Amino acid sequence: MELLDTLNKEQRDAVTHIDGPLLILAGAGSGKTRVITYRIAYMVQEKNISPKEILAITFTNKAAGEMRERLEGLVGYRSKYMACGTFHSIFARILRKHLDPNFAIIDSDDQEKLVKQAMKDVNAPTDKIKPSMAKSMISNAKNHMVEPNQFCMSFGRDFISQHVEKIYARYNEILKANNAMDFDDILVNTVKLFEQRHDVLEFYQEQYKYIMVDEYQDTNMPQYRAVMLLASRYRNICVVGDDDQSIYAFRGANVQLILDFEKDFPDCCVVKLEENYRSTGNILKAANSIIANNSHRTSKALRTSGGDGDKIILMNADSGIGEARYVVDTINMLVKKGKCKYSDIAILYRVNAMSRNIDKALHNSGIPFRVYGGMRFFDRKEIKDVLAYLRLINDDGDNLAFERIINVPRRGIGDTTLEKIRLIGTQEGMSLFEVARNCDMYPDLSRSASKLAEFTELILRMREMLLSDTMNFAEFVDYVENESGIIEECIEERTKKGEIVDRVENLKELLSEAADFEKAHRTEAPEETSSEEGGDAAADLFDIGSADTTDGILKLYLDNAALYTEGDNFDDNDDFVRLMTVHSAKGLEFKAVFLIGVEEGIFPGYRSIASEADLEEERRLMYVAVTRAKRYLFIVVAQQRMLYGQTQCNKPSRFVSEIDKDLLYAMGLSRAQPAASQIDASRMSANTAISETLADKYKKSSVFRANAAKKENKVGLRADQIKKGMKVVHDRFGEGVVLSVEPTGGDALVSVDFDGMRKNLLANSAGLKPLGL
DNA sequence: GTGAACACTATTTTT
DNA sequence: TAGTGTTCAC
Repeated sequence: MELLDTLNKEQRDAVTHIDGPLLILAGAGSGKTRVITYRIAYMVQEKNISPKEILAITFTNKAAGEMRERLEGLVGYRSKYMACGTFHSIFARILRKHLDPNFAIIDSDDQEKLVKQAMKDVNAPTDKIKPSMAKSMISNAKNHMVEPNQFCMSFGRDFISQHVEKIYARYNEILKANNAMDFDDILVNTVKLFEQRHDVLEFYQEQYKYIMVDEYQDTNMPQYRAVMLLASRYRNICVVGDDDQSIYAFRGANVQLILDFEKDFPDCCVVKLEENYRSTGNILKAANSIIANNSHRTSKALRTSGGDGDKIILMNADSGIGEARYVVDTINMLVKKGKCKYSDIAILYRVNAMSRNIDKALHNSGIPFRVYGGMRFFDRKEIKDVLAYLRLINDDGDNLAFERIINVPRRGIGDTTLEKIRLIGTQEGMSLFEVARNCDMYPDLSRSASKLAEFTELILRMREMLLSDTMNFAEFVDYVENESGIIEECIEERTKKGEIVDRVENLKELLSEAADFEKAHRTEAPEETSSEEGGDAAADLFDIGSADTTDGILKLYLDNAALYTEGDNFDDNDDFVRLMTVHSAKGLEFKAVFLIGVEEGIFPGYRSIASEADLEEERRLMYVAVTRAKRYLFIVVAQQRMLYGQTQCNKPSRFVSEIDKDLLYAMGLSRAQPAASQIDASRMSANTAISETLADKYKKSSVFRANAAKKENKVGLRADQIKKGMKVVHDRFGEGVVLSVEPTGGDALVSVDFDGMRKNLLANSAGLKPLGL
């Protein structure tokens, strides 16, 4: 096979190892994507494996799309038969097929709203617990597959947990009442489905005899369990990842899972891809020396056969303004000398707020640029409002949609009326829309009856228009935008406030999205639906189907809208400089990278310096940042900068001092000693008071105390120290015997018998102590 | 029910 | 700084 000739030995090993478990540790820039796609091509072409038996799982839609595209180039039409998609999209389709075809998927924004609602319902102390905090605790519980009634048992019985337990239970009730799932539910419910329905699990085990998971270091518990279940029959599982690039622990990703893969499959084959084809020697050495400071990782080191290249430039700017000026000047120089195009250049930062100065400076200089990240397209208010209209038109039982738009645009229906409608709805077992539709029947609603009637008639009129099938999908969305008054409101807002973000533009963009979607999924001739029994399962899981009516297109669109978060196109070829956070730069590469704000308190962030684990994640983030650069790397620190409306004065990041001095060329202020704190003492002490305010605040916060308390509690046994049959003591439950230990990546679910009472506990947080101590 | 004035707070965010 | 949430007078 000639494909193999272009690969190095390790890559070839990975590509040709098809049967049995395989772990590919793919360092940054080691040709990972090529290995994955070639491997699939090898399976299909050389091993005659049917593409229908291959399941490839990624984390983003973009990655899935790219994989499919590259595969099409390699194996042609056969790539179409392969199931390739994100965890969420694949699992959602499985759930729709076997559990409920109609559940709604809510995004994290709606999730927070429902948590807020739940907090109200259970009278949670809103001054002590913030909705966002409750939300992340609930999400964390789901990520550990802990049910509401096990919450305190698993995470402790402190004040906050006791309330969150109730909030969690109520939140799940609300979801159920709305037939909705959040992102975590999609994963958890899939695991449950596999565990409870053996026939279903068996079906998919047989269907997908070959499984691949990309970015395995980013998997969380439910994802891991689902994959293990699927792979347990044929054991042809290949996971690809890099523990050094795990930067999503804060979202539930568990590095331990990739570190433990060899324990899960003792007979697995491990291939390390350490040859880097991306960066110069100096950049790689810097990356290696930074990441070497992490203790919790598999040992590997990137190497290159290329030359050292230029030194890394460390610029010490006087201020945030100076930093921006330096970046602008250097970009101009690079482009003028013909070393780079604008599109070769990226400016990376730890926090979005850091883009401000640079944004301004680039704007004034006339350098073309684009800022990525921040508010995503489908998260924008006006877009979500239009989608809510579409949802309500499609299904008037969608209470969440109703609540969102009942007063958008303003039509004089406020909280009081809505509360009354809710009450009647619960009493009569009717949807909010139905109550509004029949508002004449309820004296409580008499005051706003005319307004409610107007609204429900608007929705019904729109539905009639939809069903008449006289408009194509984009036309219909346009009609809804206009008829609802959303466009009008946005135009008014724009003229009134001169808004920076152009909402009207976004609404237009939605129309072109709609048109694209329709083009891809409209069939002219009426056809039988693809979800018929015995349909092609492989195709089912990635092909969202098609329809021949506008109504049908709308349904497909809504089914997928929550999981489809494209809108920002990273891969357009226009010539501009890219600005983004280090997180969003993962997986990308640039000829020249400016890494700005590499200062203590920012990178690593002030909230990360308290714990070793958080600090290691920051360091991995730094590693990711450095390895984005192919040829030129500029690290910029400022002695003083304005952030969050306050002037702060930070020391250069410890990560800078972890780079061998020989690799750096320091310039700007205090060029002699780059990483050390060269700032004169008086100025330092005068300014630290200011710069430490956020950090101080954080140290006083309940979150910090909770974290600290948790660390204190670690006096108990760790997951790996607990064994079946062991006698243990629990603070509340007393003495018990360990019945079983189920490892769950870094932690373990331990079942303990406390004198006849059986409890499931999370090992690391339960604080179990060996008996006799 | 609305909107203006005020208070608060601020990593990262694949789905 | 800036964006969002809350409060209160109309």
